[in-house]
Amino acid sequence: MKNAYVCDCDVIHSDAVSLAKLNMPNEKTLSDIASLYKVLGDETRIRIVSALDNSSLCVCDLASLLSMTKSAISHQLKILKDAKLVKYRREAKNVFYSLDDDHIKAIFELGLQHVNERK
Amino acid sequence: MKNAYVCDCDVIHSDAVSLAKLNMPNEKTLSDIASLYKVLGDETRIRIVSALDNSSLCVCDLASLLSMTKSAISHQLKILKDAKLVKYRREAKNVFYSLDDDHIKAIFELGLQHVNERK
DNA sequence: TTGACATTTGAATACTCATTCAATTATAAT
DNA sequence: ATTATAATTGAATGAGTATTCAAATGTCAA
Repeated sequence: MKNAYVCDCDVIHSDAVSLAKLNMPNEKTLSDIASLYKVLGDETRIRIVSALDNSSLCVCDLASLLSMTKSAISHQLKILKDAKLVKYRREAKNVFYSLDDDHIKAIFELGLQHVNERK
Repeated sequence: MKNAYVCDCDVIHSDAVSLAKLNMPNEKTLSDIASLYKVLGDETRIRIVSALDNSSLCVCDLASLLSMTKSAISHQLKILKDAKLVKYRREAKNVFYSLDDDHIKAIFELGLQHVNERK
């Protein structure tokens, strides 16, 4: 049995590497996770998600709340929508957005919890 | 009491907006959450986190496992380190990296669970 | 000290992407 | 039909960033 801390790099620490490789999800899955977090890794989009955490809001509500143009909000909502993180419902002239499911709520709140524990 | 679905945008749906504003975390917190997810929102860094989910690995292990240059890995490890998502320990010529705490494990695994449920 | 290997660092390049601006579509009222 | 408001869309711009390449640093063995 090899020492778990040995790694001379030309003879890579193959035990740990192959164990890691064995336990890692496939590339498609990892790519999907990265995409998910990429969508959440933008201040505007996180603010939108946070705003929708309690209420269902229309584009102009969000624009007013976040002090941004409707266009900018709409562009970001499209990204959130394509990632299936928000859903929408047209009500007369307005389009109301809300979080797609409780899963995204949980992810947002875990992130919140994480940063709050570091103060 | 105003209809919760009304929003004519020049007279913004103020009830829902102020409720949302009241419940939202402060800007600094939201910015921190976005930063956290921005770090995780990169395929290379997610692959690193995934590799470190089980084992503690050195730079050359990761370079071999992910088929990338040591330099590229090192650059990304610095970002993960600055975000306090990984910690390191020097062992002779090697530097071994591992996840900083169980919290980051939980965040990674929640993301994994989320994408797996969408197949 | 010198040489060998692991890692880090900085600058440069190429690429991605958020916002703005202008134009278009959707819906309802007159 | 026409007007007005809400929302979407596409192109352009500017800012941010992942990787590469070359050089430097850190550690140990001879």
